Amino acid sequence: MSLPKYIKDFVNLTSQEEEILGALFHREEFSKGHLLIKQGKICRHMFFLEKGLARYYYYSDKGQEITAWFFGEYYFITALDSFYQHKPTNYYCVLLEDSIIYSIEYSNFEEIFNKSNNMANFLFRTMYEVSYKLSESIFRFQTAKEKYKVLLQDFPFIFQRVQLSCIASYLGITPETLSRLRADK
Amino acid sequence: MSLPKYIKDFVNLTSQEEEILGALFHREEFSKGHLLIKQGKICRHMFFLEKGLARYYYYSDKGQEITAWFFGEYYFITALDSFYQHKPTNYYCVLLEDSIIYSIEYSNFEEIFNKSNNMANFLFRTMYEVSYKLSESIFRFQTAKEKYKVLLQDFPFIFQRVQLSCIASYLGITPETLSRLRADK
DNA sequence: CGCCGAGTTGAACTGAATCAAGAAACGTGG
DNA sequence: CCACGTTTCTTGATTCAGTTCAACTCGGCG
Repeated sequence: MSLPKYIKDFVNLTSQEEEILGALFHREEFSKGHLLIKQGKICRHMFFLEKGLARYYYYSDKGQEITAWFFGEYYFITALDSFYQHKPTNYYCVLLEDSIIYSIEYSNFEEIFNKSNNMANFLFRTMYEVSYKLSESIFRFQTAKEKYKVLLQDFPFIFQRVQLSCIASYLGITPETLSRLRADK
Repeated sequence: MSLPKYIKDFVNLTSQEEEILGALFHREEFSKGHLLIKQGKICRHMFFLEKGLARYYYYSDKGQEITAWFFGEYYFITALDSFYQHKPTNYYCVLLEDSIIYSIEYSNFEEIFNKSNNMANFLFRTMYEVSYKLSESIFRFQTAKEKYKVLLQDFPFIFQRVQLSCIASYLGITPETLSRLRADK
């Protein structure tokens, strides 16, 4: 589903608004392995995933790769502090599959906000809700098994499409432990 | 610092916009222990903390009280999914100190979005950034000591103002472990 | 003065990490 | 299409951080 189509499922767009969307978002295909966001660089774009899968991750102080989240279809992706404050980000975002991506530059994104309350409101809700969900996925006080079960229940598609070491780094457990959990059941 | 004053530090407000703010936000004082958000109820307001401290928490499946975050001065607080989708929330939010709170009803909040791009943009940024930070405070792969140190460094005021059992439930460790960490250093 | 909740301390137990080695899956070139 | 090397996943043994449970200390307050 394309971006304008996706948005129209939630709010009515005037033809003028649709035109703005088409003009300011740039649709492109990227192949697996492409980096949307790079540590040390300023993230100047907001992305929307029409098709594909992305992994958002960073390196801990100890040099450990930690997966913050997986982004699937119809997610908006950006390194927000970098995007807004024009400063380098600490995150990476890599495509795990060949993907179709809409991207918009910072200044054009601002323009949408200024030109259409309608779309501003939609974007606000959508992106905030995503980041809210992200923040809820805090697995404090959960055992490895519990975290595993929650992920399996809420996002089963991740197990089909992502390699186990990434899932482990998302759950905050070692690949070995994840392997044992899978065997158990 | 009052809400209009706080906002004016970031964006210029027309006198008309200031009037809207004053008319739609309701300023009130509440005492320690007051519940802003209640599990099972629909959260119909967005709050802004002019002064005070709040704890946002929920109960796990195992009935364990888990602190998701502490909100200090100049934070916007709401149970977002509940606020937007008008469905009951799973969260509680309790005041840990006597507080001064601005609150706004859902429909009035929408009105701000529709009436002022300027404020919409500000609210978008502010609230998104807050929730973004929240989501970053995921302590995966960190030992108890590391988590403790991070909190101590980034939010020292919490240790002055919040009782230890709450801090432990935020860090995802038992009060006993927190006590031992404090003794260690 | 004695109660009560908050915080500390101690000892035993356990879930998950670590380290190490083996099996399976995958891809590339002959 | 098979052979080989590389990567991913599994399995096992050991170790340790943090939980649990229980007892004790401390300070505030009726």
